[in-house]
Amino acid sequence: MANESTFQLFTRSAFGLEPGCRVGVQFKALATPAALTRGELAPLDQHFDQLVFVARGATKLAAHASEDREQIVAFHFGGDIVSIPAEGLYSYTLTALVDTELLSFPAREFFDFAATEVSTSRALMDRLPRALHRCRDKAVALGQKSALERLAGFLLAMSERVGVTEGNVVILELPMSRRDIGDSIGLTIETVSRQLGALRDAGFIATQGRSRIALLDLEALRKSAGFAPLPTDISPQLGKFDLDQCDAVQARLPEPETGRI
Amino acid sequence: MANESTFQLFTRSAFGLEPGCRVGVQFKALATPAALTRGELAPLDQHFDQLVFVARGATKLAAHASEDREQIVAFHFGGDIVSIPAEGLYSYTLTALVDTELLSFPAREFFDFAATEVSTSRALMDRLPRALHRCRDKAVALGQKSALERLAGFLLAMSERVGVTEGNVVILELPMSRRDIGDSIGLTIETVSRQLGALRDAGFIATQGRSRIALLDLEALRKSAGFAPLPTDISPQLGKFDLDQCDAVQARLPEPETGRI
DNA sequence: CGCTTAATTGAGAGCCTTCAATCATCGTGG
DNA sequence: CCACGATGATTGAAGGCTCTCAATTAAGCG
Repeated sequence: MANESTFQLFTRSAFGLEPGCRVGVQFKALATPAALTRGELAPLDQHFDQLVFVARGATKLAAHASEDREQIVAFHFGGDIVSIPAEGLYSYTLTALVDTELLSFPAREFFDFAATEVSTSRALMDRLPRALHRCRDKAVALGQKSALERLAGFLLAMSERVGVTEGNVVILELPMSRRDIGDSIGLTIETVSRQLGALRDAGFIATQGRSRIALLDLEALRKSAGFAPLPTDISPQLGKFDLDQCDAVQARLPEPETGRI
Repeated sequence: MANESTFQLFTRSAFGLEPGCRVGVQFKALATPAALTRGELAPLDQHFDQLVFVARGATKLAAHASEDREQIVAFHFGGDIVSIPAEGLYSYTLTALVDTELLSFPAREFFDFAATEVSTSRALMDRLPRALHRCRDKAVALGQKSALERLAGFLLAMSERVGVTEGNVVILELPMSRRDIGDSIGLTIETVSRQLGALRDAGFIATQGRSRIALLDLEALRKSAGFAPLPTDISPQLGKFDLDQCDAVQARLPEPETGRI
């Protein structure tokens, strides 16, 4: 049964737990599974915070600033845990970019159980700050960077998440539209398109169809993104997945690794 | 001794712990106290994530995007816990806005200990998501809002933090400069000044000297900030302090409460 | 193959920034 | 207590970057 395997993905890949253990059983009682098709909204209760585990697929978390302004706050892929606030200043929606399976939890009860177990607590204390730091990086981009810098940063961040390295280049198969990209980095679709053209004209990327982009020169993209040169000393690389890992503008750019642990 | 009282503030107000308890003792061994004067940088080791408890005073956490671009990611006041990332895409600095006392911890070890105690785990699972959600609200403002909206949102957020209600108006005694405000909401000091003038001309605020601002019409400011009208149903108000509570653009605007628990 | 939707491209407008000068504030020293 | 100087804030004018509006082109699907 799909729900069963989804739940096992959750306990094991997210927390390294056996599904049958105590908190595993407690979590299972809280979990609401959902299978979404491309474009579908996750059913959320706006009255309280929620935690959503994305088992398979890809999603966007969007805040609605007004009728016609939305800010995509993070993209998520399989293995991510999303923290979704209750309706506050803005209302948030989680939308599937492709067919997606997920598990929803009410945050309060989830944390109540999680706090009783050292391993889950510790795992959350890894993921939550990481999500926060990614959100900060995004805020820096939105607050300080030009259109070109944001787009280059976005592409580099995506290369970390969904990039496939083929020889010297990284191939991206983006599940999101230009509008989604624009809503994520605070630009209009036209500006996204123009800056994409600029990067293409510069020879840094190549495009193919609507969703395939090849990154031809990562170092040039790093410069375009306005990132300082790589730090001289080797900072420890934590390869693990994270809450909201994909906060759009974020790229560590180590030697391109295969990825996911 | 100052350090002793600072530490008690930490254990008690942040976590509701007695200083002598097991984790209390463990935390104490990790803690590095510091007393900063206005303008001084907190001594931070950029090689690993840190957690800083602001016991007294006010600080700004800034990311340095380049030589002359910095984004203030959050302001903090007494009782706040700040999560500071190791150097990644950007380097971060924590600066005292006024004379400030704080306690620094290496994040990893702190979390290792915290995870072993249910109450501290649970407290962090309140604070961390809250900080994340505030950062998201900030990202929305930076990505989608106009200068006027951002400034109005900033003032409303500050009213929640340092506002003193006097009859119908809220008085702000801002500890940060115009530059800090601009760096926080992604504008230049000139634009901040101009929009402040616009709000003054509209009669929504009044200014006095460099740092005192009176909010004369909260509802008008809410409109100026581009916030939707208050939600119809009463969502539960959690009055507790939070990690990075002051993520600049954020305002819940309940009945103006005296504040701090 | 044709249609619908998404993406690209162009021209003009608007908002914020940049550059520059003036003014105000506040701390300091007389 | 006041005058002064330094720093911060305000105000003005010009320019640039991104948005808006519009038209065209391309992509993907039936």
